[in-house]
Amino acid sequence: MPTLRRAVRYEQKQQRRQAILDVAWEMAQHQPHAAITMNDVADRAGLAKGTIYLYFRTKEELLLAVLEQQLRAWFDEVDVQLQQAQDSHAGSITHVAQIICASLEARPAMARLLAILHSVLEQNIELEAAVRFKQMLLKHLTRTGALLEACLSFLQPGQGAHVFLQAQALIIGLQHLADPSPIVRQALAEPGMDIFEVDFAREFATTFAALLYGIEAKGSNE
Amino acid sequence: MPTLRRAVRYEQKQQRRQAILDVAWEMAQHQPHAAITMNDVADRAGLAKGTIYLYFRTKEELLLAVLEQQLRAWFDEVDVQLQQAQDSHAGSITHVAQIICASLEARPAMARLLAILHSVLEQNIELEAAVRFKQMLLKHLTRTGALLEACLSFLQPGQGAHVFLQAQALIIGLQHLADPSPIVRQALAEPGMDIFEVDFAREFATTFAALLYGIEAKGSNE
Amino acid sequence: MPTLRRAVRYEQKQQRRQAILDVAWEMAQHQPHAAITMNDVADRAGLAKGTIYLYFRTKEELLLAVLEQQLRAWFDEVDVQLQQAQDSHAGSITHVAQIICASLEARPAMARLLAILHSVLEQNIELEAAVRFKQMLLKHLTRTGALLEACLSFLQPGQGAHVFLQAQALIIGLQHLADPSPIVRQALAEPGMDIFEVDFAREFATTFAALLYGIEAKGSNE
Amino acid sequence: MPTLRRAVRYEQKQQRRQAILDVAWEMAQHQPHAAITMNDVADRAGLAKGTIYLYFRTKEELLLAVLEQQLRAWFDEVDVQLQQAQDSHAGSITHVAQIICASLEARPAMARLLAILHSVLEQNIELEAAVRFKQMLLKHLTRTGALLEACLSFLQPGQGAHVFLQAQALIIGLQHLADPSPIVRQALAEPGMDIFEVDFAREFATTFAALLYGIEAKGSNE
DNA sequence: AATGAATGAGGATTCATTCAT
DNA sequence: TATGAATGAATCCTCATTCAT
Repeated sequence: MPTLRRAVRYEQKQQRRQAILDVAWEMAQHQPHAAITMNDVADRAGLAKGTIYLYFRTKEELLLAVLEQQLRAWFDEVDVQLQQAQDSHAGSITHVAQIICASLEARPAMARLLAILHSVLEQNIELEAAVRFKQMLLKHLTRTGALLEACLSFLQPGQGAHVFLQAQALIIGLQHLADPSPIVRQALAEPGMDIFEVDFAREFATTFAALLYGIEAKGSNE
Repeated sequence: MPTLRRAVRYEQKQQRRQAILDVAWEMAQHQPHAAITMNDVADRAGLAKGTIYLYFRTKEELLLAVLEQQLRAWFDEVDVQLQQAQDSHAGSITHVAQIICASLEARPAMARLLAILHSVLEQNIELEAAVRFKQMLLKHLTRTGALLEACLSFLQPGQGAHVFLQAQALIIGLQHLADPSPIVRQALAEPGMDIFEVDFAREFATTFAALLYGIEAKGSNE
Repeated sequence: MPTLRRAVRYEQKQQRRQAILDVAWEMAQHQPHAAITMNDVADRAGLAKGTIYLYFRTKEELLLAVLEQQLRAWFDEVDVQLQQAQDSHAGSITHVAQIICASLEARPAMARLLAILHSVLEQNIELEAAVRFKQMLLKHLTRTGALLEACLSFLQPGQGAHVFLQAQALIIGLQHLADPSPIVRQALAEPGMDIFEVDFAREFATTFAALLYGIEAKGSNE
Repeated sequence: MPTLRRAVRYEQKQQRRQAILDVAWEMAQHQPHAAITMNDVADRAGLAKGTIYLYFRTKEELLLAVLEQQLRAWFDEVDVQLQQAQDSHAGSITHVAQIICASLEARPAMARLLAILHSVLEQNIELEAAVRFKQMLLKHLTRTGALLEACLSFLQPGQGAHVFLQAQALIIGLQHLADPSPIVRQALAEPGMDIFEVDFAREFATTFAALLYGIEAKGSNE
């Protein structure tokens, strides 16, 4: 329930906005996005349906904002870890892969949102929201990419961001493979199907490390 | 349009089934799956709505069957190419990556279907259809994986299929990145956003090749 | 047609709800329930389809509410009549049967709804609606049953409600017999079939009276 | 599975028709009529869907024929019992009511079919089937009615059939009351709702007996 | 700013029945 | 007579979004 009756000042409005985001994030962690209704979000936030729309233009913008917040936190954490890795001269490929992998493993719901970013969250939004999100992504991609370059000396200037984008593709693809529908999960219980049972974190670590080794070996990624 | 009035014999039924698949595939090439309605499929196939359901239990099973057919053709083509590459001792990493990349580039709609395989096509289907699809995938993964191993001598026995699964994840992820919504495309037109403009085929070739180099360099993928 | 644009206050909402009920009742009087579509109800009420569902969860709940309203009015009328009969010491069995019969005769559509109460109206409803309806019925059964006992001195305490339930069974059964399908009506035109031509009101009066005489004669109904 | 490939002779056709009826009756005993599909009937009879339609014009005619057969058997049994009752001078009202009640209790599925006779089974049939059914009913009503008159001396000539029709109405109505939907059953679990928990057989015996006592007491039923 | 009543598009699916073979 | 492929009508309900209050 909101503490304030009317959010008049900017700060109050931000608080309310955050309260809505918190509720949506809470829900996103426990159910697929299709099961999340704006009605539920409003109810759980102690607000009226229409009020949600004062803060987010569409359901997709709301969930995109949720993902944005999670991504920010994720990037920040990765940044700290990469910084530490660099300081301690522990910037090996495996270590870097482990850092990213571990941070992802701690955020399964974020990976799930990321997996529907293009097919759902970016579908029913305004230009403004799209630009904002992409600029956020760009900023972090650049910053974290730079840190990556600092950790992995074989990366050329500017290549870090690109590698991170490749990582993003990997996350999305592996998340899809690792999260089958109930009926498919059942099908995969048949003998011989083991290959399809993908452990997201493990697979990501392996594959991303291999990718980095490849870049290192070949000297270029273009 | 169906050539036969009543599909009585098995062969005729297969023809009709194929006719429906053709229509659906045609539509899948020109519009997003959400825009495809069973009504339209029936109309374009010159059949009644109920008739479609005689051959496919749900819309998802129909589209899954479409994808299955495309994947079969794709795997077969890749197999032929890999075979040739192997025969001609041209089995370098770059060459292999090029083969797969080129075959994908010729099938944009297939890649688009693959990108929604887990989130859509595998959602409203019967166990039987799921098993059938996964077994098809398994068969081709195994066969093409073996050919891959023959081409790339650094791959260990059984690793080929796994590499192909990694390729699948890459395809899905990159397809998502490369196929933004109209509004996002507009956002990406802003200066500085170039990094997000992903050319699917080019990016796949680069990344997949890097992945293979990494596997080669590191000796293992586990 | 609704007189109010937006039903904000409780009273306004009740008015709107009533407007919908009125439309549904109007339709129920002129066509079988299967011919009533929610689309039609909405159109005739000058509302959008979704608005109907704001007031009634399913088509069955809507029609159940219609029946509920009719039953209330019916019970109320019967109560008044029984009261009068009792006051005027005219509480003979025939008189009581006549009262109920006449009130039913004035409500053919209600009897028709009552005849599908169990097979249709109570099938696709929520527990809440079921409880509400049954409690309404219980209340009236008790009240009217008590009046019946006052009119017919041979009834034991508490027997009135039970007798009314027997009357309900009779109404349902006779309504079925008296309302044949067109084709059956045609069949009954053949000579010798006269026995099947049931005049609902007349038959109810006769049979219900007989039932009461039997209870009077035997002293008990258990 | 049918023993004969092609039913050519009249006798063979009757056998096949009976086989279908048996299957339908079997199904009617275990599931509500809406759950019975012609597909299932055909499958279980080892016949093709179309073949069913060679013997019964519609689903309703099939189920009507099932009911007809059951009614025949029921009337026959009741006839035997009434005959015995008459012979043994045991033709009291209670005894007669018990006979009919017991025979009904042994046929719950028949009572269920009877309850939907007018609302369903007689709705989508041809004139011929309607006439045939009603004539069957008339014949038995007359015969059993006569036996009833023999048992219950207070009945006037011709009144027996009419009493049986009243019994039919009672059966239909009480069957509806006694067979609530799952959700209503749940609602009736609440305290105070006991009055609605109708035991079909018991209630029928009581009410029918009361009806007969009333007729006896009043001397007439018209 | 907040409310919540009103909107209405939107489409898959079943199954009794027919009829070509 | 038997088959089973083909038909197609028929409609409920959800839920994101809007906008009057």
